[in-house]
Amino acid sequence: MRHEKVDIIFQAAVQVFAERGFDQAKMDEIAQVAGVAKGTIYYHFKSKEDLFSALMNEGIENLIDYAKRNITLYSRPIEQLNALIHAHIQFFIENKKLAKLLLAEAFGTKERQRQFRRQIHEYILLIKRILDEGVRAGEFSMIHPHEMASSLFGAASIVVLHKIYSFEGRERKVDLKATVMVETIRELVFNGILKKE
Amino acid sequence: MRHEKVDIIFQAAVQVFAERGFDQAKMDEIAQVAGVAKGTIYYHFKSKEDLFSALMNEGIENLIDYAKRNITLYSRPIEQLNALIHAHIQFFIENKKLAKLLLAEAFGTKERQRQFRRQIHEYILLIKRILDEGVRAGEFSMIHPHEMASSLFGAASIVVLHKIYSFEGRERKVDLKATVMVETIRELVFNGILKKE
Amino acid sequence: MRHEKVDIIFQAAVQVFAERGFDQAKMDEIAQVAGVAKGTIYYHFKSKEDLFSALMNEGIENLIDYAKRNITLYSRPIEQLNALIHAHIQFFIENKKLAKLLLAEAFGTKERQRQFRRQIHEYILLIKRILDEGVRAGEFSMIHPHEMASSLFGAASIVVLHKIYSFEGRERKVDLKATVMVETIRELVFNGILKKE
Amino acid sequence: MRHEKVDIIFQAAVQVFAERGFDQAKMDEIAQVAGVAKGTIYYHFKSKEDLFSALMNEGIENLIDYAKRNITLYSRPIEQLNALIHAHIQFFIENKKLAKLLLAEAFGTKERQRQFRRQIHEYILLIKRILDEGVRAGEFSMIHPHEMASSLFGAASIVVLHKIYSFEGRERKVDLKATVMVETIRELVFNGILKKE
DNA sequence: CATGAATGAGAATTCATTCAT
DNA sequence: AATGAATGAATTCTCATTCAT
Repeated sequence: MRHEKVDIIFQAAVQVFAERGFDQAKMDEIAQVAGVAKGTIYYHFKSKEDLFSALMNEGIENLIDYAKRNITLYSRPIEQLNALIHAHIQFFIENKKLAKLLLAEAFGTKERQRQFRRQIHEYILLIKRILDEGVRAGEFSMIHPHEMASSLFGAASIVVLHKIYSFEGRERKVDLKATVMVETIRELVFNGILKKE
Repeated sequence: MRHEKVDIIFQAAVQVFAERGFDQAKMDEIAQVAGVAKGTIYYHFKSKEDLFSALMNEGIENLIDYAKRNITLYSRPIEQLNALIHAHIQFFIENKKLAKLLLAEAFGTKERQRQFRRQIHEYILLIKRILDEGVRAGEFSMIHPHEMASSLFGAASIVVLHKIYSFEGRERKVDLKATVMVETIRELVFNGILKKE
Repeated sequence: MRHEKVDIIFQAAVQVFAERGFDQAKMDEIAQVAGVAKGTIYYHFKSKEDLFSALMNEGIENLIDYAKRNITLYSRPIEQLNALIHAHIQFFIENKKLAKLLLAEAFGTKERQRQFRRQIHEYILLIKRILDEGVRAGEFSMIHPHEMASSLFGAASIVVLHKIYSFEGRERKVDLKATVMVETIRELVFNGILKKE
Repeated sequence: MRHEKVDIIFQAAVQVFAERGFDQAKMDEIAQVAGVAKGTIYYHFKSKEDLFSALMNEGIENLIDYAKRNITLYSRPIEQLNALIHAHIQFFIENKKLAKLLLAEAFGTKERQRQFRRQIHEYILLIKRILDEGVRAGEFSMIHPHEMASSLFGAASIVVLHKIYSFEGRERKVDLKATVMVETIRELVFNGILKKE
């Protein structure tokens, strides 16, 4: 069981980082939101970078775990990909703040950002493995599996992000539903958009 | 004709902002790269935000113009979408720095970021209009055109970004080719990945 | 008998203070080196200042005691001064860390530093008393005994310090020998440097 | 001609550093004493260390220059040493603050402190060269010229420092006279303290 | 006696912006 | 038009000290 204060700080940090981005997030605000003294954060985390990295690592790991857990329920690649699409979108909806951070902070040349990309790359490889397996099993067909994997990641991620932001600022907190987006990605992936007669 | 110095500053600013991101970019460095005094930047631009916004607006407008120019060469939606996919990927490859900024700075709650998203939204609507037209013309078929449009935007954007970063740090400057990525997105969009017997 | 923990803390404190100086020494490091919890130090010492003062007081007292012990073995002032020179240099060599602290922390306007200077002054008076006695006994001759005493203190202290630092950083721990330095100070004090024909 | 503000900052820095020592000196106070904004100091100096080093380098160089200027007025080693003793003491009296800093900050393992010691070492070599020359010319006689040189440096430095501090805190600003101290060091160096019949 | 998590008052440093020249 | 020295508000991080267990 992690120390109680660490959890409180984590919660506050996710919120503030997601609201402001890494650079605009102030340790003062995180401390205030967490209801602890600033020094307490530094007692548990070496630096702002350290806190942020811990946060993101845990977030991406959760995403990967969640995806894996859903994939392993099925054996056929087509079902696995189906499950992954749903898991991905569901996770982004349930972790809107992390989703924002993931895309907003994945670019740049800082070591921490390289580390995120390494983890995201790992996730994309997870997708690619399903695609490869599907090709081997004669279920899928594609010219460039690796590019296809990152395209899927992009499609499923941006469709949620775009929706999150288009609903932002609305008075009533809208309860984002996965259905429409899951349908769209599945249709795209399994069918394409060309009309079949 | 824009003032000569303004162009020099623009060039320097794109480079520095792309390398560092908005917050980590220093006006000092931009001035140094541009070879002008810091005061000169402030003579031409009200503030850092102002410079950055001018930059991004121009960038996104260029993207939209480029896409439109390519689309209007064709009349059938399927050809138009084909052209857009190529234009999008080609533009991102030729404007790597802008591409990074586009995704890295599109998220956040600052007014400037809202402005970017508005422009990106406009671009996505451009895609959606092609999709709608295709549906109307009986060429395309899809349940949620708007979500499909943002998915396409995401797929085509992230596949390039992911490739840019995976080649980063390599010894030899790799000359990114559009072909593989264009093929992938077209295959995804027009065919899906299911094997047809 | 002093409490065991107090001794452990003392040892650690000498080391850390000597390595870093008062301001740069961290209570955390002292605790770590001592292998006790930080709170334990505060259980035994009121404050960092308190710990440091206790340390230095004991150190200077040891120096004075050691000098006195050596002096009282002799009755003639010339022999006593001889003994003091050797004792001083020997003590500094054997207590390099204290020697550094003594000179580095003797200056400044803090109360603790005034206290050190008072003790050093006492030590210099010890020297002066030997000189006065020598003059009275017709063995020594000098115009300003007090200034001569502090000069001797300076000569004997700096010659050792300078040697300690010139050997610092060397690969092999050099075993500093007192002989050369004792010879030098005795020659200076009893003979001066002018060549006698 | 150095920039005016730099000089003002230098003056303020000497004062504050001498009063408080490196670690206790606050950039805030230096800025306030100098009557400039804190940022102005950082516009001219990279860091607190940088400012301090610039200060000390200049100080030690002044000492060395002053000594050299006085030495070169004479040709015989005995006269040169005579001149150096007077110059050293005179300089320390006229630059009390620098004198304090010199001894208080010469010890420690920081790079800056190593740099000071390197410069002080150079000064001691200046003394040694006079001693060597004197030996060669048949005027001086000593077993260990290098140790003798650092002993002289110590004697002449500490006698002044000790006097400075013994007068500190007095109501009336005492005007320290060099005579007594110069006499003492000369007597020590040229004669020793043994009574000649 | 001993502990170590928590604190919060500072301190160094940064950097967008201004403005006199 | 252009400059660059000067500014000071803002921010990260440090660390001696406290205190509940």
